[in-house]
Amino acid sequence: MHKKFDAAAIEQKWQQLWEEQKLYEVGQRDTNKEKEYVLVEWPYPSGNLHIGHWHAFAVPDIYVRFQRMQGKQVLYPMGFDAFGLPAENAAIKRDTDPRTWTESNIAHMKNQLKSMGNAFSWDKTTSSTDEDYYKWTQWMFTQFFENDIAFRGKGIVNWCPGCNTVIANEQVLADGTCERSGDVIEKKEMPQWMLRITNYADRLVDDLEKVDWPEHIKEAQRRWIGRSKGAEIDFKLSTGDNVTVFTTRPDTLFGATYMVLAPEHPLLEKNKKQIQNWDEVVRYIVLSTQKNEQDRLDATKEKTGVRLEGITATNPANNEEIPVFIADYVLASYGTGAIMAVPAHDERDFTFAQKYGIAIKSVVAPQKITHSGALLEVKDKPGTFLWQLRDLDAKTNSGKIGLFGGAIENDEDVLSAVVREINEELEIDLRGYDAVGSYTYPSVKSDCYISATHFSDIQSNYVLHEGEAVLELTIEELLERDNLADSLRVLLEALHGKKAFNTDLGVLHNSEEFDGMSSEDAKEAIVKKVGGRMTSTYRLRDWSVGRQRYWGVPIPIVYDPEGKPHAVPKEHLPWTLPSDVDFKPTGEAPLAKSKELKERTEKLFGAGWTPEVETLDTFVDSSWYFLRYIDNENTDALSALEQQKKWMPIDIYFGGAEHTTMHLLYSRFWQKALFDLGLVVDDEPYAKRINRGLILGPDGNKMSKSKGNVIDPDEQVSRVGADSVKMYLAFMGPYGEVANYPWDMGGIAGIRRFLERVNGLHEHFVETENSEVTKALHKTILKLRTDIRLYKFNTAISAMMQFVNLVEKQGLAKKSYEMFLKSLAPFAPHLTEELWHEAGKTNSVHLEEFPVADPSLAIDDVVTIGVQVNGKMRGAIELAPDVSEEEALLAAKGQSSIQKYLVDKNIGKVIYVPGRILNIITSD
RNA sequence: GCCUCGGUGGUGGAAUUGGUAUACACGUACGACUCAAAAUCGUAUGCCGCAAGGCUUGAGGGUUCGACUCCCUCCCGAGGCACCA
Repeated sequence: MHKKFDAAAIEQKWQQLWEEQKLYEVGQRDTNKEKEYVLVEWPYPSGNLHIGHWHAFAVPDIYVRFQRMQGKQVLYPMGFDAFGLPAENAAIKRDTDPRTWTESNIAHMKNQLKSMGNAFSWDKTTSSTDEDYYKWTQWMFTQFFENDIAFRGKGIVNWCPGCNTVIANEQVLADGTCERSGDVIEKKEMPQWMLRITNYADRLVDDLEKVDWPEHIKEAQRRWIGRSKGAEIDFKLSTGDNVTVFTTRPDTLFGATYMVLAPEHPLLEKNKKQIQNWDEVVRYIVLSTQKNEQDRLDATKEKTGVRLEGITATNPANNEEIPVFIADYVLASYGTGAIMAVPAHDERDFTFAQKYGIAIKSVVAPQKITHSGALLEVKDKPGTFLWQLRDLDAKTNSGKIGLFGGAIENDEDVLSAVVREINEELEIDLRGYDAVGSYTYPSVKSDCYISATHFSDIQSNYVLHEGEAVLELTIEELLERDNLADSLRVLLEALHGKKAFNTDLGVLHNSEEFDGMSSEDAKEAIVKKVGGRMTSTYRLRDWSVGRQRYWGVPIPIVYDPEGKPHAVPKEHLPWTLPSDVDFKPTGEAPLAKSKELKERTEKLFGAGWTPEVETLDTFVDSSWYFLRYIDNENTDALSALEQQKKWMPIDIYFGGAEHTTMHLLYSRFWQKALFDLGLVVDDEPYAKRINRGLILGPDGNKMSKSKGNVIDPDEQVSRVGADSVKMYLAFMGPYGEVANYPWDMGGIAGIRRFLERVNGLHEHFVETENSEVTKALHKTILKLRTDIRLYKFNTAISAMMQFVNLVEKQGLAKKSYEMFLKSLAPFAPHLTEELWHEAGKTNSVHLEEFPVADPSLAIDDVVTIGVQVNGKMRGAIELAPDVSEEEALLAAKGQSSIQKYLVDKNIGKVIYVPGRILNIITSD
């Protein structure tokens, strides 16, 4: 038995040598090589590496090393996103300053990162807190300011009482709490530095087409931006004012029977003399602004509102006079803060109209009702049935479910004709089937369609045919039955006025000259008639970037004595963060207390000038770090265009799912803004993105100190070594899926065991190896090459395990051993380097070319294929992959296990897929 | 409610993209070595059955010679959005 390898000794030795040899420094771009820019999210220097960092950095390193061994020049940089609240809070707790705390953390974490043994491009590192980094953050901000991308806005902002600062919309979680501190966010009105991300909304949506990202990330960004295409339409008030509304359904304009303004709408104050119930209106406005802070998120609350007495609006489509309300279900911050309400075709408008007795006027008839259902007879109208049909493709017997059968009003002849027709088509008797509930008609072969519009006057009891039983039920009783198909329930509710609105597109009626037109066509036609404008509106809000905290990039703005903001000119950048500040959070910006900052401002700009005292959101810092990496020593530009041309775009960006609608959206916006200013070469930074999942504790829960299930990577490394930790994380599952994997102590032991066996492979050397071994090696190499490119490191590792299992039994030649070491090198860089040298090599294994498989050696000369009889697996035969059908059939017949299924049978048809399957179909 | 993914042994997960389902690893059981334990090695391990054989990829149906894979309906889970007009 060979000696166990000493992971700690090997790893330390090689890490040191690699660093001395500058093995992983990239230096200047070498255009003889293809480039590969691999990006991972730079960490916040919180003090200690956790297992998530390993998952984030060590696993992609496999891909990085593979690409290097393919001869590519790979940039794999690492840096620190070091501004932010935790440093400030820690500094307060320890009575030190954030810079000291941050820098000592960076020093410590750099060592921990180096213990991973990754091929990081340390010569390209940067940190957001370096002055030569944030100088450029500030300069870009001044460029944005001068080009009206950054502006001093005002409005309602999110105030986090825990962080004592304003935060952006993206940083507020769905439950209304802060993503960082967990505190409940308060709404405050205060002036804010904003970035006009909303100007880029269309491009942020449309350019998603250009990038190779998983659909779920794209979709999350689209939904976050929330583009709605619709129209703006002007309504005239009786006071003479115009109110513009936004609607996505201009086709329903003839059904707009009232109008609603948001309680914050500016026209209210302007028209208060004409509003006869002004006191009541004011009370409602006050109430709703208070309510907004707590109940805005509650979608289920009852709708409230107040009618504006004395004011009416005119529906521009038919010139009808309609009432005007204020209601807090209309948000001031979305669209135009005013809506046309169409109760017949919108759920919210419908419930509001019912409550306040407003007319409900249908203008769009549904074309089809897409529900599954049942057979029901209408009591007062014998022979009148509701039934369900499926709209199926006659050929494939699959397709859309749809088309509701209609009631035939008391006309025996028509009814029986239709039923007959249907029965013939369906080849079943509809009446024979148990009634309410869904039923799949197996032999449907045609598409049937009967309009459902006859239903409007059904107000009756129903006769339910349930097997043999015939029951008479009221609508209420029917709706209570739990075997009623959901879709039929919806229809019945609509028929009985329980829910008499319909939001589907359809065909117009009650709409004068547009009657009979489809919703799609009517949208533009009606907008044109009333002089409206087709437009889009967005959910996305401008990005608020000012923070009332200390440890961040000072906003490089100074105010003249009139209070007008000016950008700090380039020659005064970096506009340094003053140190003479008590930064304990009070809600007031700490920089306001800096004497030095104040004096600096007056000295440079003149008496009466004052500095901006807010700092930038740290998401600003991380919006461009990948540009700095590639040109990290440039003193003339944030990142030279010629360097960008050599390295951008980022070929693959590995990161966490939590950044989907924050960092990933912000940095795309930032890139586009820079692109418009000619500062970058492309307007999308990330060609490809992979979100990874989470590593859970051994108990399957999210790791947390309170649960006591935290895995400390340093501890694991000292137990089994860095190679084992890295490989285990890669082995848990495919990397490119947002799946969460529990840490398994047994699992990591299995990986270490595998490496131990690799370490002992020299005991299995043979002069001439079995051809099966050679073949297995080449097949393994082929699989590694495809799997690594698809980030399927788990199956790549399993292929190598299978190879080791085989050669332990059969032995391998030294040449194959060396090829295998090279194949394993990206996964276990330390051990393979050690074994490589033990095998007598003097260069680094990591400078070797990744093995290339010889396809002719990877082909099997004998394969085992399955043999089926009538589609059932009955045995297997071994034969050459290219034998003829006749030979294969002969071999199959020769096997007794298969023979017995063929006794007394004629062979009708044989399906033979060489190398795959033989299927024998008997003809009797 | 809407959108996007998923659902395969006791567990993490494989499956050449329609062709022998459960690779690899963990776990478990038994055995070997050991005074003993750990470690290591060997054998077995989807389920039912003594066996022959039968069943099995969330449930049901369809297409196909053949379905984890494609189509339809339903159920369950994760993530995102949600009074967004």
